[in-house]
Amino acid sequence: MQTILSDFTKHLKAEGLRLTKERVHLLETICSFKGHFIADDILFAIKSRRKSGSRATLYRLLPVLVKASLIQQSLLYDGQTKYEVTWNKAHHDHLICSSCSMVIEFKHNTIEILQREIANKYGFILDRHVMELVGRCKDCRRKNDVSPRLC
Amino acid sequence: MQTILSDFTKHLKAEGLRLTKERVHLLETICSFKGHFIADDILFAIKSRRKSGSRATLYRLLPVLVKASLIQQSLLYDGQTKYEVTWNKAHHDHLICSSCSMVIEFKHNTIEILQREIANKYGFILDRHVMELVGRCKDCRRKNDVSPRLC
DNA sequence: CCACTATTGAGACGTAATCTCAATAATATA
DNA sequence: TATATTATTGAGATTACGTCTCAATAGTGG
Repeated sequence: MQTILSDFTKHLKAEGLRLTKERVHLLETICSFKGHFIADDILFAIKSRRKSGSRATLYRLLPVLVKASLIQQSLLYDGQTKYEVTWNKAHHDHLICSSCSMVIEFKHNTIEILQREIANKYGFILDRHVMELVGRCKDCRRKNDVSPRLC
Repeated sequence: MQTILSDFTKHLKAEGLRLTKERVHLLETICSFKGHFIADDILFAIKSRRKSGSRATLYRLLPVLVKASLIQQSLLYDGQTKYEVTWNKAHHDHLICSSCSMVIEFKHNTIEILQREIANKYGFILDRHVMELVGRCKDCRRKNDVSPRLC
């Protein structure tokens, strides 16, 4: 059976990296999150579970996990680098309300195909992409359309 | 005639912000750049043109200009927040080589239309988007495909 | 089990960006 | 135009995020 850990192990070997307790522990912690998280969420979680755990090790691991396609980065427009687990999950992109920060996940096959075509046209092989649509949701538009009160 | 300054003025008024000398000066400086630039490029430019100019003011202005769609942010995958002027320019997205950092600008009308459709489907009105395709260019792939030397 | 080498962790460090607050400038109103 | 009101500015302190260093430690292949 294929687990995130077995895929991780495979990737480490392929890259000549070692499977250490700390890396496994970090991966487990990361997998416990639902949805988006930031580096500090992980740091806080590992420090509360047991004494040890260092920022350096975490920051060294994150790009490895991204490269292994176990997690992905997203912007979500509030300045902090956010991540989410993507292993065994359907790929999706984000639609974000610039007013209330609501995030909607969506997938669009045609766009995915077109993106690959574009890359190929320029001689690239596409590894990944970031696509984030920013707009205003129905509720926030309604709120703003209310005429200003006179008092 | 419509200038970037007149659009800027309009936007400021609409947002209840004031048209100040410093803001105009910053905008002029920003307009003098070709292609991508970072916050520090602007800071350096305004400090060399005249004595004054503060980081705080610049960083306060940048999100205003983004919101007014006069500039846009891009990631371009090297850790620093990059900007480019988008006023009166054909919109484009980026294709980036993860190995040599080459950037190709492209535009794809179908994708633009689909993006707007997606937003509408979820009740959003689309203001802007970020789409960056990351892959490996032909040259970098070739370099890596060379068999490793034995010594 | 040994030798070799990658990894870890604590904290120093670097850098981008934000915050503070008194002085100043822009706008609305009389 | 003068005045009142309020946003803006700027210098520097401060924060926040991420990277680096290096000695101690832990994996790994033989």
